[in-house]
Amino acid sequence: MSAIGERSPVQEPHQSLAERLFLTLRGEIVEGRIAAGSKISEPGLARRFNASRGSLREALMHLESLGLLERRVNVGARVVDLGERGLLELYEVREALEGMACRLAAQQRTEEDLAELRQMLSRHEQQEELQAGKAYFQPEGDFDFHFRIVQASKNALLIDTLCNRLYYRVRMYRYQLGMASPRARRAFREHSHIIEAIEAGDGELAELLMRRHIRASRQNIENKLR
Amino acid sequence: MSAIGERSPVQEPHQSLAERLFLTLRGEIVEGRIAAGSKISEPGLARRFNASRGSLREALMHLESLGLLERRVNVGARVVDLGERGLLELYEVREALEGMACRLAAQQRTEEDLAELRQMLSRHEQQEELQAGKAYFQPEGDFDFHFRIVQASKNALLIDTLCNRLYYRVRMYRYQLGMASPRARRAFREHSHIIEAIEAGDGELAELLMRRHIRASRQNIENKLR
DNA sequence: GGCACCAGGATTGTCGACAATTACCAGGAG
DNA sequence: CTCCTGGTAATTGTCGACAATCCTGGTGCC
Repeated sequence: MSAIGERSPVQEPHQSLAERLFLTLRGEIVEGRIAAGSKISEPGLARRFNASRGSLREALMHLESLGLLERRVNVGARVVDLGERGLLELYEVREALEGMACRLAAQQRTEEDLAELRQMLSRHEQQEELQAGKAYFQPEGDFDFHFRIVQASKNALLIDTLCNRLYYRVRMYRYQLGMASPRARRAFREHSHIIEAIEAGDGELAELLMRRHIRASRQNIENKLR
Repeated sequence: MSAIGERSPVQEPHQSLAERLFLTLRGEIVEGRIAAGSKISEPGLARRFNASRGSLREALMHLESLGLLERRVNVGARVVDLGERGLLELYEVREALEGMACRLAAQQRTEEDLAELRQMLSRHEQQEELQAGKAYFQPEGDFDFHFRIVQASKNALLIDTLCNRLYYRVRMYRYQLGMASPRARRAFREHSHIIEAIEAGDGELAELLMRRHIRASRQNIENKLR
């Protein structure tokens, strides 16, 4: 249950080939180097990585369990292509889960978590003033925020579901749609208020604010798609 | 993304061996025939089912993605054994997701869904009066209710997450702890009120009631564990 | 007695090959 | 021209074997 945002930047030495294939392919799919909706050729990819089809299939199954691939028996695997509907569904689930994460983070907060959250926020503030609010919604800023909040919930299942199962799809969509949100300054204020509520230990308010925050983000995307 | 509660009782004819192994093993793990925490022997199980280790490994990976198995590289797979902490985490996530499912079900309800829900409820009422309230919380009654609600949300990601990824773990715990809740009659009333809120199209109330319902169920388990 | 070390055995990771199924394309009938 | 049909090629599902790694039990040393 290894979350994506762990501290150690070193790679585990005991890593299976299938796992390395999985990580590589996940990156290529998320960043769009392998197009959404395109068919996956097992023999082709196996040749490309000088790996056996068995190891590659293991990686593909892992990708399927993340919801990045769709496999059908005797037919093969395709990169998922959910469309507008799937994106909105994703945000509805995020609203529920990250709302709960905020509530739990407020209840279970430690001084250590709070210090990290405050530090992150001030780092974002500098970055935001530098870049005049257009880059805030890129992975460094926004994902960092949501990751940290979710980690602070201390609920392993919640962390796994959001960070491993859902966020890669979100990132895939952002690459696909070329997100550069105009909500940067407002989003930063919302983040700030959420952290204040967590500091105050007000789980109910923290949940409410996070849900509103994600709903606003969803509506922003909804408008953009018309 | 095939949910568990689909209509057709017939088995798909084009089903891979790995998938059959997966279904069989899932059943045995959920029902406790393969003990929680026990180690999985790939060669042993492969011999038992007259299958190759490759096909079996595919089934094991699928089980891992459901959170029923934990695999470590070069070591092997063990049946998950989360303990009290994991069970409570499970209920926190359910509270968030099923609450959202209720909200969506109330917003997107169709006359067809409502008819099915009402019919299910009256069926449960008869059954409840027959069995004097001790069997209601068994899979037939309770799971049926939660399944139907989630289906009615029409959110495929939500349906998949709850029905495929979380419910099997819940069922596993129930078998493990031998659940026969004393909350039967009260739970039935709560179910009834939730459906009323959905009928009325009041998503906010439906969500609130469902969250309360699951929290009560969680506290009931919490008490039982002390 | 306790701890480090070292085979032996078993298990896992990886590979290439075969069988079964599907997709593709050409040809003919309506 | 469209639709159906048949055959071929490619892809997927399944299998057994080999190499790398880990667990177990026993031995020797402190």
